[in-house]
Amino acid sequence: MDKLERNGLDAPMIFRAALVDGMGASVCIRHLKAGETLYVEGESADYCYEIVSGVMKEYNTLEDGKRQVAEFYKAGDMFGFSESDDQLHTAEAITGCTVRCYPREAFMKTVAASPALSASFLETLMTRLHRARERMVMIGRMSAMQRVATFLLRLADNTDGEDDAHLAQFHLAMSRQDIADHLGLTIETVCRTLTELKKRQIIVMESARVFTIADLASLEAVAMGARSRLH
Amino acid sequence: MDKLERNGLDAPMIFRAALVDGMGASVCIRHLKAGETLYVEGESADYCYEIVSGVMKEYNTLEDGKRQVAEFYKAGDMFGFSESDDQLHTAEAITGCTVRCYPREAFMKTVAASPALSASFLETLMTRLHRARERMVMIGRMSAMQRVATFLLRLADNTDGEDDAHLAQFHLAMSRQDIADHLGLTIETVCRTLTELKKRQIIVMESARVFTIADLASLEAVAMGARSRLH
DNA sequence: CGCCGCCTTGACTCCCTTCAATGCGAGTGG
DNA sequence: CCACTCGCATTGAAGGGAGTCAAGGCGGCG
Repeated sequence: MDKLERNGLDAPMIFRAALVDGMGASVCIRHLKAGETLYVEGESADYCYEIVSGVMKEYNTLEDGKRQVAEFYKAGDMFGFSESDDQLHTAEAITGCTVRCYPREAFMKTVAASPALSASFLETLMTRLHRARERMVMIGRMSAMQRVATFLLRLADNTDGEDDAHLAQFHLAMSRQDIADHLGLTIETVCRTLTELKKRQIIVMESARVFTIADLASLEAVAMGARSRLH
Repeated sequence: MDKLERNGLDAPMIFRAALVDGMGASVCIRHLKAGETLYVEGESADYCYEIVSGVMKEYNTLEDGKRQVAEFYKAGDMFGFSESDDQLHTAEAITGCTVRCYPREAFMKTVAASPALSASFLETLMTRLHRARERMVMIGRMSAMQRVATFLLRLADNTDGEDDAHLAQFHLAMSRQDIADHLGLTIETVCRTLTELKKRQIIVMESARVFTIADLASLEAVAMGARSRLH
């Protein structure tokens, strides 16, 4: 699966070249400040997007104000497709972001017209679907500790460039609230869980947003269910 | 969204015609008894499937035996696509089933070669993705009562043919365990929740698998969060 | 310095799980 | 026909894990 994520849209060199080729001047660039929304649930879905730099989150809000963060996106990720004519989620910049915007109609036509693009796009969607289902398992069937451990491991996998991922330092772009909303937990539970992992010396926290995985094996064991409780 | 589900693969007349056209004799039919598996997580993914009759479930199993049912499929639904060469889920017949099998390679080629098929297939995948995310919200952010109510409403929507859905009788193909594994709950909680809905006269249960929605408005209110607790 | 947003920690509550027993309908064989 | 069994569904009691409410702590910035 890791390999697959490096194909498709998530390693978008070839894909983007073909797209820009097919769509030319209609592609434009937008800059967003942290906290700014790119689109809001319900509004007309006129563009598909690709992140050039920065980190964004895509989420839904319930009537009672609870949020569920569907996915975090980083440089190279494409998103904003919808089978509906309206956006079904809200996309918001976590850090300052630069985003490439593809007019949706043209984007879809360009993709449909090219078998190679189609195949690539299909693969991306299937990967997203698979990830969404993994998250369903995580939220539906794992303890808070397992969820947080899995989240950290996933983060380590996705942080490219480091050779020894388990010794690398990570910087969390997202807040505790974002993590909580992503994992189906409360902010307090996320905090307590991180504190417990710190106590067990499985992670080291240089600051609230910077940490290191000190004991990868233990973190994996916790993610699988070993000693996965807070007290 | 209802309308969209009636296009794409979920109303597969045109789609299937084009597919069979392109793939001809390589399509075959399988019959499954209740409880039989069509494919198992990890095995080679050689086919995509379309249900002719019956109900199936697609699920994942965790190390500790917990299951998460990703989706239920009924006549007309297509499934079994995977971006990997292996199956990522297990598919099992709930009732006796008849299934049409499309060789995966040929299926993907046929789809990629036709812009119309591509567009239709993309739409299906996006719909699935959207549903998966809705379920994430449900599992991550709703009470047991809300989840069950939402599940029943969704079931009512999908039961086609009835004019007055809120007065129609439903037959549940799946067991309480299946429902629990779908909603991220235990079988006991599902039972208690149904009992409570029965007590409140929101639903009527003719038998364990047959019931009627007696008070659609209240069920919707419960799904939205009103009086969504067991005691 | 003091405000403000984010993070952390504590105490208590409660919804859901866990464990355990019972009910119930269908199929089977004596 | 009835006794028996087996899987599924239901109900009860008890406990725990995460939520809720509330009070600081910490760092950045005007």
